[in-house]
Amino acid sequence: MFNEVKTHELTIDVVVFTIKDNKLQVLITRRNKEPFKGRWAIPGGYIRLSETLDDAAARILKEKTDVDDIYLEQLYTFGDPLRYPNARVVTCAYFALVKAEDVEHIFTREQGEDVAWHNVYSLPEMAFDHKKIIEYSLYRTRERLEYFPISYKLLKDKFTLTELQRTYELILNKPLDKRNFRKKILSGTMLIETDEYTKSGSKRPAKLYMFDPDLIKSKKGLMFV
Amino acid sequence: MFNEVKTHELTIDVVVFTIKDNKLQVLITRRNKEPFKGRWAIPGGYIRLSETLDDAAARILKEKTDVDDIYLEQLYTFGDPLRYPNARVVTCAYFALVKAEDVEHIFTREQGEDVAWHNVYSLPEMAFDHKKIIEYSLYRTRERLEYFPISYKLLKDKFTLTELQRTYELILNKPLDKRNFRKKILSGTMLIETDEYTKSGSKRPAKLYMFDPDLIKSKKGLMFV
DNA sequence: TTTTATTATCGTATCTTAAACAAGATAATA
DNA sequence: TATTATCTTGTTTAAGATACGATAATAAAA
Repeated sequence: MFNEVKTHELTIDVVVFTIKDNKLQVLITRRNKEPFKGRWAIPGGYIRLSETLDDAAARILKEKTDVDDIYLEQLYTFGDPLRYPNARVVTCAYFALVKAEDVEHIFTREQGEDVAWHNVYSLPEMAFDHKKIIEYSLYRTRERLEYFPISYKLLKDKFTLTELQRTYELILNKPLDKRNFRKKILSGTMLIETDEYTKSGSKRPAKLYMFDPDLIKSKKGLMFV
Repeated sequence: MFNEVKTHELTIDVVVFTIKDNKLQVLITRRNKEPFKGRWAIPGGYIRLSETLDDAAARILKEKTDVDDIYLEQLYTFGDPLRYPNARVVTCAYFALVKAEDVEHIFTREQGEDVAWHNVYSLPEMAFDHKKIIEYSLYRTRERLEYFPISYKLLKDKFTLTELQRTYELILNKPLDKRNFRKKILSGTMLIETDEYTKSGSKRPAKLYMFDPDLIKSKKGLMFV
């Protein structure tokens, strides 16, 4: 079926992270054709001749999740001849961060859909080299987190410091000291304090913060690509 | 000539750095065909169906420089539809560090060859998006330098601390304090002190150091890919 | 109303790391 | 022997990271 392939194919695959049910989750889809039919995979697709790689990744993501305002970054290009059985498919992998509130329409695995969120720390068997791609995405996200406030892309526009800390803890997969976290975050200038509080539940209300949109724009200049 | 292209082509381009004549230099070749005939470009080529992307980059580099023991890392994949005139050519860019002593057979630009070393801080007009690729390679090299002793790949096996500091200064493009540099480098464990000295010139001899090969091996584990 | 439980908020002491900075030691040469 | 150029070394200060304990605000329970 895949014999006698004369040339490479180039695809895009996208690792999509969100925080849902207090877990860092990744979007996976069940393959409905060979190879690896029935196995879970990350969303992917082909590049149109008129679009950039970034545009292709954004389009593929929008087709699956219907979200626009996302953090999307090229990760790495995987081209091992053995990564795809009986064909030479090179894939340019991206990773993305999306807000949970924007993807509530994507159901959970239990409901038997072929699109699901899954805890990144207990992945099922994955097709191709997709487990490796997800692990590298996580690694890169951690790297980014040290220099760049990407975590706001996982949160609602207004959030408490505890919620922000929780995103850090889920990404880094380790607990952080509350006081030191606040000191560090507030010593920077990326947060603006609102005069609103969580009116929600029991217990003491927490102040809501926003990321400074101007600062986020200027920081983007720091990233080379 | 390039009309009616139906599919993408995928190429490899390699930015090769070395330190030569006390300058950080990059390997460029003069194009002998369209597009951009006569313009300088970085070495590149096609990927064979049986080889990994890393292997392809290493092969292309060896064809141009005839060196094997190099630092080679995938940089980024550039796929803007407009980057290549009248065709859709996506390129997976790599960058490499080679020792000057290994590439002495590659002549300098003055001799009219179509392969030349050129100071990375004063590049000529380049074909395609190659200037951008070189600049990003430099940026990435600086990033790597902070965490990982890649600079040894630019040096002879045994070197003085002053020589090592000079490679840092050329890559970072700024002077460093001698005492702080030594303190920082020696506080790590990557260097082993030999009992040899530069017997060379006038003035006080300097002790020769080597990178610890075991440590370099173990540090490699820190890099994800 | 008082008590209790829970979360939010604030501060200080300590250690580590980065930055700034000057003088003596060694070998060749004159 | 004096000169010269390079190699080598240590201290002080500031800033940032880490560890750790106490208080304030609120809602629910008593």
